[in-house]
Amino acid sequence: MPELPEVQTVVDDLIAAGVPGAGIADARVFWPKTIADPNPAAFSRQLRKRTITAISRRGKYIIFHLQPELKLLFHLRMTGRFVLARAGTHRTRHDHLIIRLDDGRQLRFHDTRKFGRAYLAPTHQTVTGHLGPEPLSDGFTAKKLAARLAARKRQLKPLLLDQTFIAGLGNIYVDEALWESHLHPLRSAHTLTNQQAAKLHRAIRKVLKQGLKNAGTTLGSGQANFYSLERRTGRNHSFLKVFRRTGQPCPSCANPIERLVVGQRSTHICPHCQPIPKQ
DNA sequence: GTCTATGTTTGCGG
DNA sequence: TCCGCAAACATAGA
Repeated sequence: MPELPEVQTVVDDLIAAGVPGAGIADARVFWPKTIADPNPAAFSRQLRKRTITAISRRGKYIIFHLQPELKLLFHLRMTGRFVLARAGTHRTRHDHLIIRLDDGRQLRFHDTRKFGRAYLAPTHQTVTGHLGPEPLSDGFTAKKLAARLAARKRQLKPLLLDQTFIAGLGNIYVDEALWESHLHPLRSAHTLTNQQAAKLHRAIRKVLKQGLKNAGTTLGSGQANFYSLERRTGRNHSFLKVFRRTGQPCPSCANPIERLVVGQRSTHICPHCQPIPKQ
């Protein structure tokens, strides 16, 4: 289930497949709730005869830039993915939206759990305006993170998962970043020293860049796993230090990794490297 | 068959 | 502001 590195991988693969430059012949919606805005009929009508000029990402959103000017956005949520199909290929189970391109290919949005959403908007900010800073942007400095952390009393883990605080992190990369920076997920954000905030800043960028380099994290082989375009799998699984490694030795100190639940989310830590915060 | 967990997000009540 | 819970769904594994 895609976080920033996985979403960026999908964007990169769509670009590599030559989707930008293609015109849209038509769009057909098979599961109405997949279209968040506008209604499915208006969605299909507005997409027709536009050209995809570029594809980019903001947080976990994929942005298709269209001409005449319009933005098409997708959020993959848990199981959303894209498939490119030749004309005439029969629609498979869980293909909820088919965009026919004028080069004969079809861009299909496939989503087993049906949580993924598509949006049309005049500007991408209409949809992404609530998001916090991009962790890999130049503007996201250690100083800025320290200031944002100092203003919040929440537990670190739920705060880092909050897309309005910082965009793009999910369960995997938050656990990895906290392990990397030796911070406990229950630690209250405002108790971090500037040095610890700087360490967290470095860790966040490190784990995201590593995920990106490895084309994302694919954990198993079932429907619920991350696949990029054409079911391409990521290679980051073997680089994870704590996520879903309960009972296995910590790569740093060899103590067994523990699993706990924080903010209703499964969480993985090394109890030795990430000591419990003092109350 | 049954129960639980799942990498996301939103909305509600307190 | 913050927290816990439920819901949106389908599937895999125990």
